[in-house]
Amino acid sequence: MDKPIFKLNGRIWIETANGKVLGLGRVELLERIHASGSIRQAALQMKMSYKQAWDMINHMNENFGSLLVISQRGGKGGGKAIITEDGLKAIAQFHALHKKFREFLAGNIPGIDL
Amino acid sequence: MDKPIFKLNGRIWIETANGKVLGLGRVELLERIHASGSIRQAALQMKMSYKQAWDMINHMNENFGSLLVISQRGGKGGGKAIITEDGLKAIAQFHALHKKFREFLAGNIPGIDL
DNA sequence: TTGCGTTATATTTCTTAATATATAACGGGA
DNA sequence: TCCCGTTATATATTAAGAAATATAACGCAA
Repeated sequence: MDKPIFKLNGRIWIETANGKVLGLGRVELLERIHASGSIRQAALQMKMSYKQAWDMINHMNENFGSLLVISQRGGKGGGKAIITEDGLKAIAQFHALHKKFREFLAGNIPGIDL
Repeated sequence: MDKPIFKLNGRIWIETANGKVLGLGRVELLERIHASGSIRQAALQMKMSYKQAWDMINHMNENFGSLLVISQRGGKGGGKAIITEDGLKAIAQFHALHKKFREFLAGNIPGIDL
C-alpha cells in the first residue's frame, strides 16, 4: 500500500458510423505496407496474422470514403500492395492528431493528492 | 464509397506500474456503490457480474495507495460497501480530467481532406 | 438458533476472439 | 507449362475471456 506513481494514459482513433477506421495500430500497418510493398511482410513485422491485417485494410478501404491501399496478386514477386496518396495523407493527419494527444497526456499528469 | 462523417474518439485512464486503476467504467462503478451502498446492486445496475465488480474494486484498493472502497459482510441488510473520502476525491479528479479530454476530442475534429 | 442478504472466493461452463490451417486465384518468369 | 510468392477467402482449431454456478463467511434480527 505504498504510494504508487500515477500516469495518465489513453488511446484515440478516428471512427465513422461503421466503427473505427484509423488508430495507432492501423497507421503503423499502413506505414509498414508502404515501406515493404507487401501486406504479408507488414503483418509479419507486426506479429499479426495476414488475415487480421487484411481484415483491417479491407474495413478501412470500405469505410474511409476512398481507397487507402491498392493490392494485386500474381506477377513479379507474387503480388504487391501500395498505399495511395489518400492513404499517405491520412497517415500524416493522424500523426498530427496523435502528437496533440501525447501533449495532452503529458500536460495533464494526474495529481492524486489524498 | 460515399463520403462518411469522421469523428475523433478515444479513452483515457489512470494507471500505475500494475496497470489501469481508474477509468470511466471504474468511476461509474464507484459512484453506483456510493449511491446504493452495495457492490452487488452496483454490479447489477451496470450489467456486470459481481465477480467482475469485486475484482475491479480489489485491484483498485490494492494499487491506489489507499483504500477507495471499504466493505463488510453480514449485519443489517447482509452487508454493505462504502466509498472512502479518498475514493470520492479520486472520482472528482477523474471527472475533471475527463472533462478536459472531452474538450480535446471536440476541439480536434479530424479534417480528412482528400 | 435459524433465516436472510450480502461479501468473498473457487470452480465450472459457455461464448467469443484469436490463431492456425487449408486452398483458390493470380500473373510473371524460368 | 509449371513453379513461385503473394493476395484473397474459408474453415477449423485453440486460447482467452466472460458468464454462470456453487459455497463459505459474516452479523443482525426474528
